[in-house]
Amino acid sequence: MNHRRSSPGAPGKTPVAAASPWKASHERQRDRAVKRDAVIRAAAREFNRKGYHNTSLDDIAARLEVTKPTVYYYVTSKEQLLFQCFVAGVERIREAFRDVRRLEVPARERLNAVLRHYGEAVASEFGWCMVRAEEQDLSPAMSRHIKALKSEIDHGIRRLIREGIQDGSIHPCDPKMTAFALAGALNWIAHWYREDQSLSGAQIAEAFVRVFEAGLSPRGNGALAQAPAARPAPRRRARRAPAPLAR
Amino acid sequence: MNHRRSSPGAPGKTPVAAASPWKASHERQRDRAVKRDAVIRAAAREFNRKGYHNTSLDDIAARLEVTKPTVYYYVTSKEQLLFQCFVAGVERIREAFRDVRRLEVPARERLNAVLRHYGEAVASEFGWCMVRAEEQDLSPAMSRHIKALKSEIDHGIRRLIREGIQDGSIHPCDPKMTAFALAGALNWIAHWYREDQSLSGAQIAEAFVRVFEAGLSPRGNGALAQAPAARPAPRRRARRAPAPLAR
DNA sequence: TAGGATCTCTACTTGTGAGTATGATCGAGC
DNA sequence: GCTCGATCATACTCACAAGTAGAGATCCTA
Repeated sequence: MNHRRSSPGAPGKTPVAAASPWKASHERQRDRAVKRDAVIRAAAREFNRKGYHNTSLDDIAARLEVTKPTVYYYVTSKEQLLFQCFVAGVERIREAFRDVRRLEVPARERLNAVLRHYGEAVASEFGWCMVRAEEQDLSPAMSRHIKALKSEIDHGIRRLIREGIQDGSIHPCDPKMTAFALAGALNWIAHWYREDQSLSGAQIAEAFVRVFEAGLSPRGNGALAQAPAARPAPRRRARRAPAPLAR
Repeated sequence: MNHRRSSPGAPGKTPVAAASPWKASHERQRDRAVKRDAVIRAAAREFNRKGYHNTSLDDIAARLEVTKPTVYYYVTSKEQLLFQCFVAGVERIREAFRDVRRLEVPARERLNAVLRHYGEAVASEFGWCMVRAEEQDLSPAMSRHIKALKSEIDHGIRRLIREGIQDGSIHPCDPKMTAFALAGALNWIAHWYREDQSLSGAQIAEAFVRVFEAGLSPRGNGALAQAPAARPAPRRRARRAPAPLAR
């Protein structure tokens, strides 16, 4: 069992003419915040390892070497735990947007800067929660909150893309689809990063930015992408492939 | 209780030279397969709507207007249901690889063809299961199986990228990271497609392929991407942004 | 029409995990 | 020493959902 250190026998007394009971109170509050954060962090790690539904609060408590009621002393529900993890992850990305607003460079470079931070956030310990938190697992209120945050980020990316098209730093494209593609690629990091940590989050983000920038088509040597005749003849296959499941 | 499907040797009791006990038997089996597929399809739809863990077999049964034991008559477990949904989705993508092998066009175009089918598969009713089936929810055996299938697809994409680099149809890049970026963007469709069906799967896939091909950098007019001086000065920020959770 | 195979139901068992009631323990202040 | 608030544990409740037992219904072949 785990115990409060310090012997009962008591060292001593109350040193110091209690200059401030507030001091102690602040100390306490700080301790509490630290512990609460530890709970949230432990939850994030367990969710990351086993998924939300396969993680019980007993698991989280065990990981912290305390018991379930102790966990409940710091958070009100499992749901809230997931929510907090989500917010912790997403906050980094919002911050990236705030930072970038001050840069006076073409929009594409601001976008790249955001994407780098985005990638790092997704590869962080809260990445899984941020990316995979399912709205269905949360109360309507929390779900709305999460959706709003996600939407804010999505529209932030779209805005940067539009600005880039305007200032000429980004190739003309559909901002909505492009934003989905970028965010999707980055979000997906959370799925495989756990198993393959050969690169840091920053390195992955950097590699992705390079891919996004350059595209697949070779440059320069005249082979200008879309030679229409070369297209693989879309192969109309009635929209639905003959699935293994009979219709 | 797994049922004697077709009992291979099990002759015995039904010698019956009669002209067509087989006929009926085949009819039956076909009916059974149809019903089983309906179960799997209904499961996919419910998983898609509410997530795996928030869907009970009673829900699925209700959706089919039968009862839970009836569902269990066609599948052995909930886990198997998820697995089957996954396989149904992924099979389409494998098929796309097989098809494409026959095309005699540059690798980039074969890759694009695969990506289009990939996108359509992810936007299909099995997309969610294919993409979000978590290994932790499945038995080790099934989990291994799924991993193998995913890996097969991943390496198929990487191979096409390598071939494209060799035949000059794809800009030199890191095949692994590029494959992750492409697959991630497409996989992510499953997350938002449910809510925003303004485009068909094929249209989305097409739009994504365009994004991947062209990249973000403007083309042609001299602004050749990576003017090194233009880079946003990586902003070393100690690798980890000050998170809302105290460390 | 009997008899067996197929299919579906009602009614259960069982395990698990979220959340809680209650009280013990500790440090600090009077 | 006593109290009070903060912290944590033991031991529960309770709901839900996976999976099962076993009987009834239905169809096919003889």
